[in-house]
Amino acid sequence: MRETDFVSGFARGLMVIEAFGEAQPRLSIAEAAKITGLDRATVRRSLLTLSELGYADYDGKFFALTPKMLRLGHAYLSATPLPAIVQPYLDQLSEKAGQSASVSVLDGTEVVYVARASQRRVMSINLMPGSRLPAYCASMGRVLLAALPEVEARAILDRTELKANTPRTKTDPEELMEELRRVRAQGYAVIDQELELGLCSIAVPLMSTRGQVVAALNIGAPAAHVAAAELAQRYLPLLRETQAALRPLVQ
Amino acid sequence: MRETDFVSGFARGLMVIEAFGEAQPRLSIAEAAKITGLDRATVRRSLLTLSELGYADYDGKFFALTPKMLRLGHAYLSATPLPAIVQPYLDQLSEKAGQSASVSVLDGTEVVYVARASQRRVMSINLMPGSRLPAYCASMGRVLLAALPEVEARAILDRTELKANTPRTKTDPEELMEELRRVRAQGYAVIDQELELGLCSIAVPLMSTRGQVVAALNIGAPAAHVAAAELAQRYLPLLRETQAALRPLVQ
DNA sequence: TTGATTATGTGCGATATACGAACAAATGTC
DNA sequence: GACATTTGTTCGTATATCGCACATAATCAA
Repeated sequence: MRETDFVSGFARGLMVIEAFGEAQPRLSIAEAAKITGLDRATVRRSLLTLSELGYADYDGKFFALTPKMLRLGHAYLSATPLPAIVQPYLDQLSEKAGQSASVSVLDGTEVVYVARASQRRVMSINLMPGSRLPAYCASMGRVLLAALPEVEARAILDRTELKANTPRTKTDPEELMEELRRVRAQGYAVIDQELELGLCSIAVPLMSTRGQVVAALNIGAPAAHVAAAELAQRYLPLLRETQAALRPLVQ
Repeated sequence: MRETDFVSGFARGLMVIEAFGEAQPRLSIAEAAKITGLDRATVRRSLLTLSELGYADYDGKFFALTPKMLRLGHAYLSATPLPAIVQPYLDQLSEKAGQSASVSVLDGTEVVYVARASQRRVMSINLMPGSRLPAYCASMGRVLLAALPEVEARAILDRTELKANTPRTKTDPEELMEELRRVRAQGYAVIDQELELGLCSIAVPLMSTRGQVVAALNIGAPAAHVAAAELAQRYLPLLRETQAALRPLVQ
């Protein structure tokens, strides 16, 4: 790609959108400039553009994103066949298991939920399509990392902030790489309260007809309800069944 | 706002993103140019920019959005306190009612789901945060339109394509305005299979402490399970309860 | 109030981008 | 295979945008 095939004004605008988030629901021009590292004048133009187009509200001081912003993510969700294909299977799986079931894909160091069928909420965090979790400590993340060539998985771990969310969280890169090998060999990953105390989950990869891993499928359960050691025995047959049913439908 | 405070390259890029959708999951440069009405050279630069930034994949012929695109919608969802606040109440409501419950806001002529607790799927369409339905034939849409000044509600109806999704869909603007008055007076809206045959729903407004309507809350049920006429009797108390509980928490 | 500090708005020269057209490549048609 | 059509790419130039420097406005502490 040539230098001139890149619209930097567009790229800068996208950076400005991503500056908003949980900690920054409302941003002034100067704050957004600080977060993005862009010039204030540039950020101001981007924010005014967003406001003019209805993607943001402006009260003269602060900017806040509007629901119109969801059109952009929705453009992906509705354009991608995967969520629609897996949803009915997810609903069925969730009902049979009596637990929440989800499908996610990898984006950088994080897993992104693209579909979910939830039972009673067990986590403090509310997961929905678009939600993100660090890959290294999530069952679907382990499965997706295990599907990559080792060097790539290692590269992702190296640029992840490996923090211990709970006393059980594995944070040593070597130990994690070893775990990925185990996951690759056995074809599934089990997480025992590494993300949040009281929460276990088990995940398997979803493969395309050509055998490529395109996503991960999991079941999450409260640790009080199901011991991590029992997860495989209890849910692996259901997961395998769903995995097999989806295989010819993906890609 | 001055002319020069608008970054047209950014605005054009956003148009290109929105060109993707259910019917257009993969776009060539020429297709995207046709949909957006922009010059092919311009669209090409935007798409290559998206691809360079990892928001799109490019196989040399077609572009497709990547999961990274969900970061943009997620910037809104995580930046807005509403979804997180309402979710636990929604879960509770959904469980008590044994039906799906949702919260949405208005964006132009459509309602946008910002939170949802789903039970067994009853609709052909899969709703999730970010999903959109035409306001005129959805229960939450009726409630949100009823909360607007009549001229504004009328203006929205006038620029909506009022199509009959089912034989029961109300499509006459006058009749709809009359219905909005009824909704405003009674404080809730009931939809009887106007969006999809076999599906009924009932919605109430969610008000801020200052009495402003900021969102709508609904319960959807299969018509076979609950007759539309029974909806209010059966679910209105639960909805009112949730509405009251949320009122001090919103805004 | 004052003055210090921080945030926002604006004019301008340098640079980047859009447009239309021309060209090249691919695709479809007869 | 030749022709017509569509699509992708490149180029020159008019126009738009960037980032800087400065001007103005808001905020706050003493």
